[in-house]
Amino acid sequence: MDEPALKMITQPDAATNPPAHEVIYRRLRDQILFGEIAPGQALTIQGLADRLSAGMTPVREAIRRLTAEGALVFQGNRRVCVPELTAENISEIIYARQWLESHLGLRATERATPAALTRLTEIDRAVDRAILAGDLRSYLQGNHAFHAMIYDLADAPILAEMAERLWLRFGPSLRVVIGRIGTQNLPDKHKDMLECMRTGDSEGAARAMREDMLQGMEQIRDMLDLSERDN
Amino acid sequence: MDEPALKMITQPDAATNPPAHEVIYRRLRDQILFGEIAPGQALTIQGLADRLSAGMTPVREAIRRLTAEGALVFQGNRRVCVPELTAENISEIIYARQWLESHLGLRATERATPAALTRLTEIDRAVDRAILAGDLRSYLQGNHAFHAMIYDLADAPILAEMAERLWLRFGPSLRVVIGRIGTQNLPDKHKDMLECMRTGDSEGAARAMREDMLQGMEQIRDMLDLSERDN
DNA sequence: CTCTGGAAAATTTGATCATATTCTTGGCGG
DNA sequence: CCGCCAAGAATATGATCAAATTTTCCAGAG
Repeated sequence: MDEPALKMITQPDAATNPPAHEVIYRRLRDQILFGEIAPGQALTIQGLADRLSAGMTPVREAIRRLTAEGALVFQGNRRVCVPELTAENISEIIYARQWLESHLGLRATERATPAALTRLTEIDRAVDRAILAGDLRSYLQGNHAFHAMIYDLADAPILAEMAERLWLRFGPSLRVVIGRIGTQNLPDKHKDMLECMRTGDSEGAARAMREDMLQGMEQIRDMLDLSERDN
Repeated sequence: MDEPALKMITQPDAATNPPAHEVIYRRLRDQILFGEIAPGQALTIQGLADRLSAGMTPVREAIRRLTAEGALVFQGNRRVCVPELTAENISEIIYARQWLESHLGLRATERATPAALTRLTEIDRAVDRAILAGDLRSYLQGNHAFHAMIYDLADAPILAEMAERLWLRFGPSLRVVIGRIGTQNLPDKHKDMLECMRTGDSEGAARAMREDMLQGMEQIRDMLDLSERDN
C-alpha cells in the first residue's frame, strides 16, 4: 500500500547529520586555531550568529565549549574574545608541552604502523610545499595535522586531549609570529622525527618532538618579550 | 533628598547575579567531582532539567561545558554519562599529575604567604576531622580544597586548569574507592607538604605533592585492576 | 499454547528557533 | 559631574520539529 522506497527518495539530507552546534564549534575552533580571529578581538553572540547565518542557540553552545577549552575568555561581563598570551603563559605552555610532546612522540613511535608512517610522510611533504609556496594557512594546518596524527598514534586519549587543547591557546599567537617572520627559515624537526620513527628510536623521537615544540614556542616567547617591552 | 537606602530594600535579588547556566554548571560539576553521580550512569538533558527545576537551555550549556572538560562523555547518540575509567586512563592521569602536582607544589611553596599557610593548615585540620568522623563527602571536598588552594597559590593559571580538569576525571572513581576502603588509613602527605611549605623547602614540597598524588592514584588503579580482572 | 523475533507506532528526548525579559552600557540632560 | 533614560545585547522560556528508543502487537516456530 504505502511505498517504503519513498523514504530513500525523499532523503537527500544525509549531510544534515552533524548538528548545527557541532558544525559551528568546528568552524570557530579552526578559525581560532589558525589565527583567523585575532587575539584580543571581541566577539558577540549575535554578531557570530549573523556572520555564520545561524541561530544564536547553537552559537551559544559552541562558545560555551570554546571558553571551557580556553580558546575564548570572558571579557568583562558580557563579551568573549580570543585571549592574548603573556610571557608567563608561554612558559607554562612550554613546561606542559615538554612532557606531553615527548611522551606522546615516544608512544607513537612504539605503535606506528608502516601505513601510518607513509601518511605522516605525506603530511610532512605537504608542509614543505606550503613553506616553499609561502602559504601560511596550509603550513599552519599541515603542521597541526602532523602533530595531531602523532597524538592519535600514541593511543593516550587524555594526554592527547591536553596537548590538543594547548594548541588552541598558542595557535593565534603562532599565526602572528609566522605571519611576521615569514614561512622561510622555519624550524622543522619533522625529518628527524620521521627518521626516528622509521628506525624505532623512540627516545630519539621523544627528543625530536620536544625540540620541534621548543623552537616554535621560543619564537612566540621572543615576540611576546618584544611586545611587552614596548609597553 | 531621595532615599539611597530604598535601593537596598527593593533589591533582594542580588542572589540572581550569577546566570542560571553558571549555577547549574557548578552544581553538576560538584556532583560529578565528589562522586554523587556514579560512573556509567546515563543522564538526559530533560531529566536534569526536571531534577534541578530549570529550563533545558541552561542545562544544555552546562552539559556542553562538562563534556568539553571530560567530565561527561557522549554515550551513543543520545545520552551523556560520567565516563568509567580504564587502567590505561589512570596511567595517563598519573603521568600527567606527576609533573603537574610537583611543579604546582614547588611554585606554591615559593609564593606562599603566612596567611595562606594558616588557611591551608585550617583546611588540613578539616580534612583530619572528616577522616575521624568518617564523613566521606567532607573528606573529598576538603582534600580537593587543599590541592585547589595550592594550585591557586602557584599562580600558573593554565597548569592549574589542567590539574583541576584531571580531578573531574578521577573524582568519581576516587569516591568509589574511598567509599569502599573507608576513610581510615588514608594516605595523607599533607602534613609533610605543610612542613616543607613552612620551611620554604620547595623541592621537598614538590616531592610531597607527587607522593600524595601517587598514593591516591595507586588505590584507584588497584581497584580498576581488580574490577577489570573480574570480567 | 507459549515463547521469541521483528516491525511499526508511540512516547520520550534532543535540537533549533522565536520571543520576552533582564542587565549593561553609552549618551544626554540637568 | 552625576544621574537617568534609551538602545542593544545576552539570558532564559516555551514551542515546534526531527530523531531515536522503547513498547507493543502480531506472526511463526517449537
